[in-house]
Amino acid sequence: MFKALGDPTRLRIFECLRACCGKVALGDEGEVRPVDGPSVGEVCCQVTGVEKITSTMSFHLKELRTAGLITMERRGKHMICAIRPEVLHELATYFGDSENHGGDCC
Amino acid sequence: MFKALGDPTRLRIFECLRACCGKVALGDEGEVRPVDGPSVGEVCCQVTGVEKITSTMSFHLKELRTAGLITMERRGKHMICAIRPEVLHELATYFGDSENHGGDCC
DNA sequence: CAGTCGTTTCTATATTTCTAGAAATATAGT
DNA sequence: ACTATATTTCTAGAAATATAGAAACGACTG
Repeated sequence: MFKALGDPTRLRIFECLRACCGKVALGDEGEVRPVDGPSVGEVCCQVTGVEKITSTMSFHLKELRTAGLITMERRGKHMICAIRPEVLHELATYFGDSENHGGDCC
Repeated sequence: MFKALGDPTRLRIFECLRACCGKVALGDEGEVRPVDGPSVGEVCCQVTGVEKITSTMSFHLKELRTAGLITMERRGKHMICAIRPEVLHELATYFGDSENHGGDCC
Protein backbone atom coordinates (compact mmCIF):
# COMPACT_ATOMS: atom_id res chain seq x y z
CA MET A 1 0.00 0.00 0.00
CA PHE A 2 2.76 2.43 0.88
CA LYS A 3 4.51 1.66 -2.35
CA ALA A 4 1.29 2.34 -4.22
CA LEU A 5 0.81 5.67 -2.47
CA GLY A 6 4.48 6.50 -2.87
CA ASP A 7 4.09 7.56 -6.47
CA PRO A 8 2.98 11.22 -6.80
CA THR A 9 0.52 10.48 -9.60
CA ARG A 10 -1.09 7.70 -7.63
CA LEU A 11 -1.29 9.79 -4.47
CA ARG A 12 -3.14 12.43 -6.48
CA ILE A 13 -5.54 9.81 -7.80
CA PHE A 14 -6.06 8.56 -4.27
CA GLU A 15 -6.78 12.02 -2.91
CA CYS A 16 -9.03 12.78 -5.84
CA LEU A 17 -11.05 9.66 -5.12
CA ARG A 18 -11.19 10.42 -1.42
CA ALA A 19 -12.47 13.92 -2.16
CA CYS A 20 -15.07 12.52 -4.54
CA CYS A 21 -16.56 10.25 -1.87
CA GLY A 22 -17.56 7.29 -4.05
CA LYS A 23 -19.98 5.05 -2.17
CA VAL A 24 -19.42 1.35 -1.76
CA ALA A 25 -21.54 -1.69 -0.89
CA LEU A 26 -20.94 -5.32 -0.02
CA GLY A 27 -21.14 -7.76 -2.91
CA ASP A 28 -22.46 -11.31 -2.81
CA GLU A 29 -19.22 -12.81 -1.59
CA GLY A 30 -18.56 -10.11 0.97
CA GLU A 31 -16.29 -8.11 -1.28
CA VAL A 32 -16.52 -4.33 -1.37
CA ARG A 33 -17.89 -2.92 -4.63
CA PRO A 34 -18.32 0.67 -5.69
CA VAL A 35 -21.93 1.83 -5.90
CA ASP A 36 -21.01 5.10 -7.44
CA GLY A 37 -17.95 7.27 -7.87
CA PRO A 38 -16.05 8.93 -10.65
CA SER A 39 -15.25 7.04 -13.83
CA VAL A 40 -11.68 6.37 -14.88
CA GLY A 41 -12.06 9.16 -17.42
CA GLU A 42 -13.19 11.63 -14.77
CA VAL A 43 -10.33 10.71 -12.48
CA CYS A 44 -7.95 11.05 -15.38
CA CYS A 45 -9.34 14.49 -16.15
CA GLN A 46 -9.13 15.68 -12.54
CA VAL A 47 -5.57 14.50 -12.14
CA THR A 48 -4.06 15.48 -15.47
CA GLY A 49 -6.35 18.33 -16.51
CA VAL A 50 -6.73 16.66 -19.89
CA GLU A 51 -9.89 14.96 -21.15
CA LYS A 52 -8.02 12.03 -22.56
CA ILE A 53 -7.54 8.72 -20.80
CA THR A 54 -3.93 7.63 -20.90
CA SER A 55 -2.52 4.17 -20.54
CA THR A 56 -0.36 5.60 -17.78
CA MET A 57 -3.45 6.39 -15.70
CA SER A 58 -4.80 2.94 -16.33
CA PHE A 59 -1.50 1.53 -15.14
CA HIS A 60 -1.61 3.56 -11.93
CA LEU A 61 -5.23 2.68 -11.23
CA LYS A 62 -4.31 -0.96 -11.58
CA GLU A 63 -1.48 -0.51 -9.10
CA LEU A 64 -3.87 1.07 -6.62
CA ARG A 65 -6.32 -1.75 -7.21
CA THR A 66 -3.83 -4.56 -6.76
CA ALA A 67 -2.56 -2.83 -3.63
CA GLY A 68 -6.11 -3.11 -2.30
CA LEU A 69 -6.63 0.63 -1.97
CA ILE A 70 -9.49 1.03 -4.42
CA THR A 71 -12.26 -0.97 -6.07
CA MET A 72 -13.52 -0.58 -9.58
CA GLU A 73 -16.54 -1.87 -11.41
CA ARG A 74 -17.95 -1.53 -14.87
CA ARG A 75 -21.02 0.65 -15.16
CA GLY A 76 -22.04 0.55 -18.80
CA LYS A 77 -19.22 1.95 -20.89
CA HIS A 78 -17.45 3.35 -17.87
CA MET A 79 -15.42 1.96 -15.04
CA ILE A 80 -16.30 3.63 -11.76
CA CYS A 81 -13.85 3.84 -8.89
CA ALA A 82 -14.02 4.19 -5.14
CA ILE A 83 -11.64 3.95 -2.24
CA ARG A 84 -12.08 0.88 -0.07
CA PRO A 85 -13.11 2.50 3.23
CA GLU A 86 -11.65 -0.35 5.25
CA VAL A 87 -8.12 0.56 4.22
CA LEU A 88 -8.52 4.12 5.50
CA HIS A 89 -9.33 2.67 8.88
CA GLU A 90 -6.65 0.04 8.64
CA LEU A 91 -3.97 2.58 7.80
CA ALA A 92 -5.19 5.05 10.41
CA THR A 93 -4.86 2.42 13.12
CA TYR A 94 -1.50 1.29 11.74
CA PHE A 95 -0.13 4.70 12.65
CA GLY A 96 -2.32 5.21 15.70
CA ASP A 97 -0.37 5.26 18.93
CA SER A 98 -3.17 3.58 20.87
CA GLU A 99 -1.98 0.19 19.69
CA ASN A 100 0.81 -1.92 21.01
CA HIS A 101 3.19 -2.74 18.20
CA GLY A 102 4.84 -5.58 20.02
CA GLY A 103 8.39 -4.54 20.78
CA ASP A 104 10.24 -6.95 23.02
CA CYS A 105 12.99 -4.54 23.96
CA CYS A 106 11.14 -1.92 25.97
CA MET B 1 6.85 9.48 3.36
CA PHE B 2 4.83 6.84 1.53
CA LYS B 3 7.63 6.36 -0.93
CA ALA B 4 10.04 5.89 1.95
CA LEU B 5 7.78 3.33 3.60
CA GLY B 6 7.08 1.67 0.26
CA ASP B 7 10.36 -0.21 0.23
CA PRO B 8 10.15 -3.50 2.18
CA THR B 9 13.55 -3.07 3.81
CA ARG B 10 12.68 0.42 4.97
CA LEU B 11 9.29 -0.66 6.28
CA ARG B 12 11.05 -3.31 8.35
CA ILE B 13 13.45 -0.73 9.70
CA PHE B 14 10.52 1.53 10.53
CA GLU B 15 8.65 -1.22 12.35
CA CYS B 16 11.79 -2.28 14.15
CA LEU B 17 12.28 1.28 15.38
CA ARG B 18 8.67 1.58 16.39
CA ALA B 19 8.91 -1.64 18.40
CA CYS B 20 12.08 -0.44 20.08
CA CYS B 21 10.44 2.76 21.35
CA GLY B 22 13.39 5.15 21.14
CA LYS B 23 12.67 8.24 23.19
CA VAL B 24 12.96 11.74 21.78
CA ALA B 25 13.32 15.25 23.16
CA LEU B 26 13.15 18.77 21.81
CA GLY B 27 16.47 20.32 20.85
CA ASP B 28 17.51 23.94 21.23
CA GLU B 29 15.89 25.03 17.98
CA GLY B 30 12.69 23.07 18.52
CA GLU B 31 13.82 20.10 16.45
CA VAL B 32 13.16 16.57 17.63
CA ARG B 33 16.26 14.66 18.69
CA PRO B 34 16.58 11.08 19.84
CA VAL B 35 17.38 10.67 23.53
CA ASP B 36 17.88 6.97 23.22
CA GLY B 37 17.07 4.22 20.80
CA PRO B 38 18.89 1.48 18.95
CA SER B 39 22.10 2.22 17.11
CA VAL B 40 22.38 1.81 13.37
CA GLY B 41 24.23 -1.43 14.00
CA GLU B 42 21.45 -2.79 16.19
CA VAL B 43 18.80 -1.89 13.64
CA CYS B 44 20.90 -3.51 10.96
CA CYS B 45 21.19 -6.64 13.03
CA GLN B 46 17.46 -6.81 13.78
CA VAL B 47 16.49 -6.33 10.17
CA THR B 48 19.06 -8.47 8.39
CA GLY B 49 19.95 -10.97 11.11
CA VAL B 50 23.61 -10.25 10.45
CA GLU B 51 25.92 -8.35 12.79
CA LYS B 52 27.49 -6.37 10.01
CA ILE B 53 26.44 -2.86 9.02
CA THR B 54 25.93 -2.60 5.30
CA SER B 55 26.05 0.49 3.17
CA THR B 56 22.60 -0.51 1.95
CA MET B 57 21.19 -0.08 5.47
CA SER B 58 22.88 3.26 5.78
CA PHE B 59 21.29 4.27 2.51
CA HIS B 60 17.82 3.25 3.65
CA LEU B 61 18.19 4.99 7.00
CA LYS B 62 19.12 8.12 5.12
CA GLU B 63 16.00 7.82 2.98
CA LEU B 64 13.86 7.48 6.11
CA ARG B 65 15.63 10.47 7.61
CA THR B 66 15.21 12.74 4.60
CA ALA B 67 11.56 11.69 4.38
CA GLY B 68 11.22 13.04 7.91
CA LEU B 69 10.22 9.73 9.45
CA ILE B 70 13.14 9.26 11.82
CA THR B 71 15.82 11.25 13.61
CA MET B 72 19.35 10.19 14.25
CA GLU B 73 22.12 11.52 16.42
CA ARG B 74 25.65 10.55 17.21
CA ARG B 75 26.20 9.07 20.66
CA GLY B 76 29.89 8.39 20.92
CA LYS B 77 30.88 5.90 18.27
CA HIS B 78 27.27 5.04 17.52
CA MET B 79 24.42 6.69 15.72
CA ILE B 80 21.17 6.22 17.59
CA CYS B 81 17.81 6.30 15.84
CA ALA B 82 14.22 7.05 16.78
CA ILE B 83 10.95 7.57 14.99
CA ARG B 84 9.68 11.13 15.00
CA PRO B 85 6.45 10.70 17.01
CA GLU B 86 4.80 13.65 15.26
CA VAL B 87 4.72 11.79 11.96
CA LEU B 88 2.85 8.87 13.50
CA HIS B 89 0.15 11.30 14.52
CA GLU B 90 0.28 13.15 11.23
CA LEU B 91 -0.12 9.97 9.21
CA ALA B 92 -2.82 8.60 11.51
CA THR B 93 -4.90 11.73 10.99
CA TYR B 94 -4.19 11.72 7.26
CA PHE B 95 -6.10 8.46 7.03
CA GLY B 96 -8.56 9.25 9.81
CA ASP B 97 -12.11 9.60 8.55
CA SER B 98 -12.95 12.31 11.09
CA GLU B 99 -11.41 14.92 8.84
CA ASN B 100 -12.89 16.65 5.86
CA HIS B 101 -10.64 16.14 2.89
CA GLY B 102 -12.16 18.92 0.86
CA GLY B 103 -13.95 17.36 -2.06
CA ASP B 104 -16.02 19.83 -4.05
CA CYS B 105 -18.06 17.21 -5.84
CA CYS B 106 -20.08 15.69 -3.01
C1' DC C 1 49.53 9.36 17.39
C1' DA C 2 48.38 4.78 15.25
C1' DG C 3 44.81 1.47 15.22
C1' DT C 4 40.25 0.05 15.38
C1' DC C 5 35.22 0.33 15.41
C1' DG C 6 30.89 2.13 13.71
C1' DT C 7 29.16 4.49 10.10
C1' DT C 8 28.71 7.15 5.78
C1' DT C 9 29.84 8.43 0.99
C1' DC C 10 31.20 7.25 -3.58
C1' DT C 11 30.92 4.57 -7.65
C1' DA C 12 29.30 1.14 -10.74
C1' DT C 13 26.02 -2.29 -11.78
C1' DA C 14 21.62 -4.61 -11.58
C1' DT C 15 16.86 -4.11 -11.11
C1' DT C 16 12.53 -1.91 -10.88
C1' DT C 17 9.29 1.44 -12.15
C1' DC C 18 7.27 4.96 -15.08
C1' DT C 19 5.79 6.61 -19.48
C1' DA C 20 3.92 6.68 -24.12
C1' DG C 21 2.13 4.81 -28.31
C1' DA C 22 -0.20 1.09 -30.71
C1' DA C 23 -3.14 -2.59 -30.66
C1' DA C 24 -6.79 -5.13 -28.27
C1' DT C 25 -11.17 -5.62 -25.60
C1' DA C 26 -15.78 -4.46 -23.93
C1' DT C 27 -20.08 -1.99 -24.22
C1' DA C 28 -23.73 0.89 -26.35
C1' DG C 29 -25.97 2.86 -30.12
C1' DT C 30 -27.37 2.66 -35.21
C1' DA D 1 -22.93 -6.18 -38.40
C1' DC D 2 -20.63 -1.60 -38.03
C1' DT D 3 -19.09 2.39 -35.54
C1' DA D 4 -17.87 5.14 -31.71
C1' DT D 5 -16.53 5.44 -26.97
C1' DA D 6 -14.18 3.97 -22.77
C1' DT D 7 -10.74 1.44 -21.07
C1' DT D 8 -7.04 -2.08 -20.79
C1' DT D 9 -2.99 -4.68 -22.33
C1' DC D 10 1.31 -5.07 -24.68
C1' DT D 11 5.78 -3.47 -25.75
C1' DA D 12 9.92 -0.92 -25.58
C1' DG D 13 12.68 2.79 -24.06
C1' DA D 14 13.85 6.17 -20.37
C1' DA D 15 14.33 7.31 -15.72
C1' DA D 16 14.63 6.18 -10.96
C1' DT D 17 15.98 3.17 -7.31
C1' DA D 18 18.40 -0.61 -4.87
C1' DT D 19 22.58 -3.17 -3.99
C1' DA D 20 27.45 -4.18 -3.08
C1' DG D 21 32.23 -3.16 -2.52
C1' DA D 22 35.84 0.14 -1.63
C1' DA D 23 37.35 4.17 0.29
C1' DA D 24 36.71 7.89 3.62
C1' DC D 25 35.31 9.82 8.02
C1' DG D 26 34.80 10.57 13.03
C1' DA D 27 35.37 9.04 17.68
C1' DC D 28 37.20 6.13 21.16
C1' DT D 29 41.35 3.21 22.90
C1' DG D 30 45.95 1.95 23.88
